[in-house]
Amino acid sequence: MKEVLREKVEKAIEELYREKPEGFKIEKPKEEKFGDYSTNAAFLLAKPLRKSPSVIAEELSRFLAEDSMFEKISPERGFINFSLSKDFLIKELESLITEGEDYFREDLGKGRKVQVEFVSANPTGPLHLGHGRGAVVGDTISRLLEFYNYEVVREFYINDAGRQVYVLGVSIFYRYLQLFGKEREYPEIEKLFEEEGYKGEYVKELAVTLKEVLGEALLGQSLEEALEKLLSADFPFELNYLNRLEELDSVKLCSSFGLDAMLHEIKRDLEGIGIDFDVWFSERSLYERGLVEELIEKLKEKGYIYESEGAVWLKASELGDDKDRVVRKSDGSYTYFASDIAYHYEKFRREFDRVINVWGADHHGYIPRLKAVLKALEIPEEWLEVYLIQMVRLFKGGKEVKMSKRAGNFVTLSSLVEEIGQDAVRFVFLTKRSDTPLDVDVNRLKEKSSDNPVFYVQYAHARISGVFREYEKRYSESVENIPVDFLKHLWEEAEFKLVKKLLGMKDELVSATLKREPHAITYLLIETAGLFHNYYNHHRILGMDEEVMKSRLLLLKALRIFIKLGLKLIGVNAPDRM
RNA sequence: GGGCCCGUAGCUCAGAUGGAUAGAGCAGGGGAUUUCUAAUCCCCAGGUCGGAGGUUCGAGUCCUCCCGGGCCCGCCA
Repeated sequence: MKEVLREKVEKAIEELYREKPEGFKIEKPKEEKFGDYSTNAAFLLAKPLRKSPSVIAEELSRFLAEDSMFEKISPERGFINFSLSKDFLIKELESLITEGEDYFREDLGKGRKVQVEFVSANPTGPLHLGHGRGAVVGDTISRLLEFYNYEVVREFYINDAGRQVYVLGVSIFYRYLQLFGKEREYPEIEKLFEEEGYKGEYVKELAVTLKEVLGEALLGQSLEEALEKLLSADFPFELNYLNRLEELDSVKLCSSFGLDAMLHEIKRDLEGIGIDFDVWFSERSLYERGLVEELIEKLKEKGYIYESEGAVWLKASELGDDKDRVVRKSDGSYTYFASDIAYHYEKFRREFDRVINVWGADHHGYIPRLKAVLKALEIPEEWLEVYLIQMVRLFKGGKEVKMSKRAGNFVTLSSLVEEIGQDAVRFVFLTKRSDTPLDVDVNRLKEKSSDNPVFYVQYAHARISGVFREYEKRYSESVENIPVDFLKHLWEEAEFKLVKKLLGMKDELVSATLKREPHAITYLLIETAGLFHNYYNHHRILGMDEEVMKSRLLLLKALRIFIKLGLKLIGVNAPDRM
């Protein structure tokens, strides 16, 4: 809508003044008396034309008034205010109803390839609420991009190479030893576990499983037998890591088994909120293919690598970061940053036009160093977008449910899904801008009332469907068969207010997509649902004169198209009855 | 000490590249149901946009400083 207006204004300016002003705005005035849209174009023309804004506004208004799109154009103190004509609005509404959700679609992406990397949680424990929020944000960004014709790849980066995976193995092995009362016989294992081990219940459960399948096999020297037993046992998941185990050692055996088990659990948790990744990218594979070394070599050739104190450093400070960063430690092992360099170069090689990372906010310090690498590799900075997700706190009846990582108990994503359901979880994670902390009140989300925004929106959809059902029952005719021609019988102010809001949603959706602000969708939905409930409470539909009834049914149909689309874009169901 | 984010109604939060009298939901007060779903709606009240300067026709929005809160600042991931 704004684009259409912009073109008209531009054209008028060109014909009247032969000027091409840039950066003028088309906006929705807050007050109705200023019309449906307005522009500040006259202000910007005042200087080059050496005329007062109000004179320019008047001249432009007179020129544009011919257009049948407008009911009225009024210049006011330099602003130009547009009111859309009913004919125009009805014609647009007609297209909305005939085209369905495609009405809102636009070819923003032109098929360009975008990768969205999100969650990427360490496979050393179950997903918690923060991961869940990142998952929903990443998935919703993906859905929005897909809707606008981008080719999206959803990717999960598996940190299966570093020390954390080893610590997972130690933790499982330690718990396993405990089951036999033998932990004292392995002092290094015990020490490492006490200091850094994963202490959650799930580790104990894995140990119990190992005991059930293997008996004492991991205690003695019968590791080959243990591996064989595990591989031939019946698990609900594949043993990809265990199958590729190179070095036979109890901790590594435990960590490989743990990886397989945790990844399976993570996938299941994500499925529980309707998220499916296209690519599960293994960090380890970067090392196996020699990419990490290759990239460090590449950076070295460009002169950005040096050695000091036995470690290998990137001259990040020359590239916009505040200090230099270690890529290879003095003990010869690589930092997480090193594989990240390789990973992002790998993304670049895969020819994505754009790469979007959704990270936990605690990673914000990594952005400058990653951008530094891009600069060194001569990859344009805009190629990589990073969005940060702030933490989620859980409240029950006004009291915070604390989570403590050290004690190993945290609120898992799956437990929240179990409690309030997939729809509520997805919705609530989008009720705030993602870079600010979010408080989730479980009790409120279980309520079935207008206090609960999920129900409020879904109910609007169900209510419209209910009206349609009743119409079909009473008149033995489907709403689908009502000709759009009946729209011309809409006449009430309230109805046109709704229509304008609805048509404006096209701009709003585009803006939410370009700004990568998935939370905006929930606000748009709540607003639309509110307008509908309001309208519904003041206007009868069934039983009115045929013309009025059918025009209103069509209006409801248009509303339902948008609500359904909005819900689809955030991955929430649109029920026909509740 | 340095960096990032934040500070808007009692509470939770919206406010696109600066635009006209700053919005919504909850909580509080008052009302609406012979109905197509009251799982809903309407009205009222509530504000020095943390503070002070600056930029300009115009600042919640941009700049500087200060106050307050969160997160980060490792040869951890």
